[in-house]
Amino acid sequence: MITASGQALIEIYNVLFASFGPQNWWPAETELEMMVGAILTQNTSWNNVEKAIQNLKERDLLSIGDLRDIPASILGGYIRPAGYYNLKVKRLKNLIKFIENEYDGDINRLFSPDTDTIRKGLLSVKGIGMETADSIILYGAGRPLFVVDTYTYMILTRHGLIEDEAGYNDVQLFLMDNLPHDVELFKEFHALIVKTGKDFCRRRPLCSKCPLENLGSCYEIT
DNA sequence: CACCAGGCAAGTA
DNA sequence: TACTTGCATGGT
Repeated sequence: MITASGQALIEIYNVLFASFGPQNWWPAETELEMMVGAILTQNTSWNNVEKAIQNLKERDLLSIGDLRDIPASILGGYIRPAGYYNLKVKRLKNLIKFIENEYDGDINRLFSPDTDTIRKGLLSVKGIGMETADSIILYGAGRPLFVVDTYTYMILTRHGLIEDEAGYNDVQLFLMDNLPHDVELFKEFHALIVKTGKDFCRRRPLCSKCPLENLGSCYEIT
């Protein structure tokens, strides 16, 4: 049973996919690299995160043991291009500590329980909020959970699909209730939303060039 | 030059 | 509960 909202969402997805094609998210070679990137990209452009990841890769530090043992000050130097580096060193260490303490440092074990259990665990880590946790669950663990971000909220409100007052969980529930729980769909949709938001929602003159403009459901920005 | 990026936690009232 | 503020580098 496809709802009217579901049809509207699929329409948006089809337009975005036709316009921009597959975004190939998440760009990471391992699950650990994916999780590290998820923390580093918090309120930070991916371009800056790439530099930080590259620094870690060059030194072969992308393992649980190495990230556990490396002194915070040294790690801070390597991830510095990603910004907030003092904060993010702690967040990375918190995540590593969590995986070691709760899952014996085994990411496969971290990703084994049901989705809700994984989410609760990740959210218990200081520095991992809902978007970061859900990103790890979708792109890392490969579970069908829609990742919500500011652009998701922006696009869905502007097309009249959700209320302005909707919070993270409201938006996520709306998407989960109206779309098939398909991992590849969720991965691609979120990535396309972020690309669209970055390119067209930031400034008003660009909005008229947004491919979603042709749907006719987009509100005018005053 | 100003503005903002693939957020989050802690503080205030 | 509902706002506000600190965190920081690098691209446009």
